[in-house]
Amino acid sequence: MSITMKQIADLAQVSTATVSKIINGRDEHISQATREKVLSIIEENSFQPNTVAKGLRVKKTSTIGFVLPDITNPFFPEIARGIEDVANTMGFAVVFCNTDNEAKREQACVSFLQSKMVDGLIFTRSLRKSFFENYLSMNIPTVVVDRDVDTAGSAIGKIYVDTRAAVYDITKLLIGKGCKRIAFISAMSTSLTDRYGGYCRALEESGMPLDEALVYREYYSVETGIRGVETILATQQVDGIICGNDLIAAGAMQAVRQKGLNIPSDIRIVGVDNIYFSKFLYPPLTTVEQPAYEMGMAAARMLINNILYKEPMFEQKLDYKLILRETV
Amino acid sequence: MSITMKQIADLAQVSTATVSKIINGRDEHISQATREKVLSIIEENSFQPNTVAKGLRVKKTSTIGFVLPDITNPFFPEIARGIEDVANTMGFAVVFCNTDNEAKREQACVSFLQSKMVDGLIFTRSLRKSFFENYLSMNIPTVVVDRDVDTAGSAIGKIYVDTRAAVYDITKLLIGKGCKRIAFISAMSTSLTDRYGGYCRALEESGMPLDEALVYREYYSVETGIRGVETILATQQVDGIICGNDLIAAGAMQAVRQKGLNIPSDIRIVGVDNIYFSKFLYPPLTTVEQPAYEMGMAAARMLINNILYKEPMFEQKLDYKLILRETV
DNA sequence: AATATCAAGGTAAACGATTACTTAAAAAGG
DNA sequence: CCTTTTTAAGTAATCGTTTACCTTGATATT
Repeated sequence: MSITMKQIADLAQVSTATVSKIINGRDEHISQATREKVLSIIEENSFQPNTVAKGLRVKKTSTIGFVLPDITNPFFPEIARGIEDVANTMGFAVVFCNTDNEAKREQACVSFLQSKMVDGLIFTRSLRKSFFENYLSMNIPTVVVDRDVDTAGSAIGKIYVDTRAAVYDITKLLIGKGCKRIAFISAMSTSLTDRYGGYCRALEESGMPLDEALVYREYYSVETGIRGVETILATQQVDGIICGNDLIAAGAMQAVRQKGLNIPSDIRIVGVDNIYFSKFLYPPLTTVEQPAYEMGMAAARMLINNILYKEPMFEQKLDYKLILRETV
Repeated sequence: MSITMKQIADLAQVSTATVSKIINGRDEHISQATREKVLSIIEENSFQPNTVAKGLRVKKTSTIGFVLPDITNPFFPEIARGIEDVANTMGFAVVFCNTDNEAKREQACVSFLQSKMVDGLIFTRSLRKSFFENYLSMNIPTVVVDRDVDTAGSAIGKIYVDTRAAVYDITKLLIGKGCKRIAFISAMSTSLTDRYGGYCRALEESGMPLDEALVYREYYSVETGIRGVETILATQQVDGIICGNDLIAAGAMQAVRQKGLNIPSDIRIVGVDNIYFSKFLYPPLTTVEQPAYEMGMAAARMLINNILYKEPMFEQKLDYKLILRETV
């Protein structure tokens, strides 16, 4: 075990109170001589105060919980890194919880994190809206990122980008390129304001019919992309595909190529997220960038500022950016 | 704040000792009536014992620290997920620390984690060997994964795959395909047993000269791949490239294609790791799979079994597997 | 000179659990 | 009926900090 404050105090022949005050800068009533002595003893022994004891006493652990569906999905590590980078510089640790989008796991995560006395929570794409009342009632600072949930008036912060508008933009882009039959492959979502809405609006505005046979919705995964083009192309003629994210796009591209079709001359494809690997797909994927790293940073900053300085939570919309590459 | 054990005890009109015993199964001397009463009150109030208080008291926090270079590198999320999955089922939390391979950050991470009283540490590709004595002297259970360090006789566990042999295999593969001038692009490493050794041995065994002008070593990153082919191809003729990992391979492939060369007819390329995206590169990358998820699981299992049951640490070698795709 | 103020630091009670030790009553043994 | 053992539960110290409040001696004020 490492050295404790009591031992430092004994070595310096002062009380633990004095040591504590010096460490925490509450030292207006400590003489320079004592301060230096204690500090040098701390240095010599490379003493680090035990944060769990401190956490118990002050009821703040300088730890935040990050609950996300799956760190293995390449969109999330960027967010995670953003969170961790600002958390670290602000003296916070972050503990991760993968939920696989399962309600049960999500709840387990949260109560686990709560028992660890985390000072705050960041959710990314977390599941049940109905849980939010619980989370709120626990009274623990919370921010959601990239999650469509109504936080108005609540104590929950929110970081998001308007992916609905982004999808609107890219389907307009495809329409502008002359696409007549545009498919939509994405994850299922009950939300009215999700990406699907952007697709619908763009079609409608251009006087194009919305054809249910052209939409496939399942998960945000490569497999969904593959299954999506397989089921749609089995019966339909298509000259453009909007993918709910780049993972889906990667799957879709593979499946399209497998059918001997060329991208973009036969079918144009676009994704959203701009994950790191999108530029290495073949052809390099046209997509819209969500600033994942910045989202993570913004979320952590908002959360920790709230924890530390009681700064109010708010909603923050980050900008997306069209990344034109070679699939359109 | 959530409800405490004291409050539960008051509600049940027993002492906290009784509640604690019931929760922890040390209840041979508790009557059935009391047990049921307490349990039902716990249930009603969905009481969860505060793990930081418990941690302070028993000096075990059921938390492990995971220190890695960068979660953003697609090799690591898999390991992380493996760790987290077994940790979670065994009741442990895991806190992450990115070091960016900087000695200073690594040390900061470790002392931070130590102050959080983590019960164990998992290092992936961590830096300074000289630190290991420190880590050992802290006397905290540690396992290293995918890290070339001599743990013989120490209390440090180790999970690894013989990437040196893997590189040997793939350069043999390229030689078998008729390659005469094979470049090697990887990260710098001072270790004698690293991937570079496999490359050297394969060349030597086949009677091929080792030409310094064909090797470029920097980082495990896409940029290194790009810079590597740019500097090597500027002066050299090459018909095969061994890449230290798939990230490097992705960069190398891009740079090679940019020069108007075809893969694999002009230059054959192989990587190692088999990250998720390797099969979506163009052409799909031939590589050798490191079972990252399993490595994470194995590491967590060994660590936690040591923490919980004092099971001894050991070395575990996991198998790699050649993934033949279309770049050779 | 008596009192007030201040500097420098100490005391001890928290924080929320766990646990070695004690106690009281009941059951068993003689 | 008295002693011993067992059962059921309680007491209080402890883990390593922080912090409200106290003490002491010195200096300043009137």
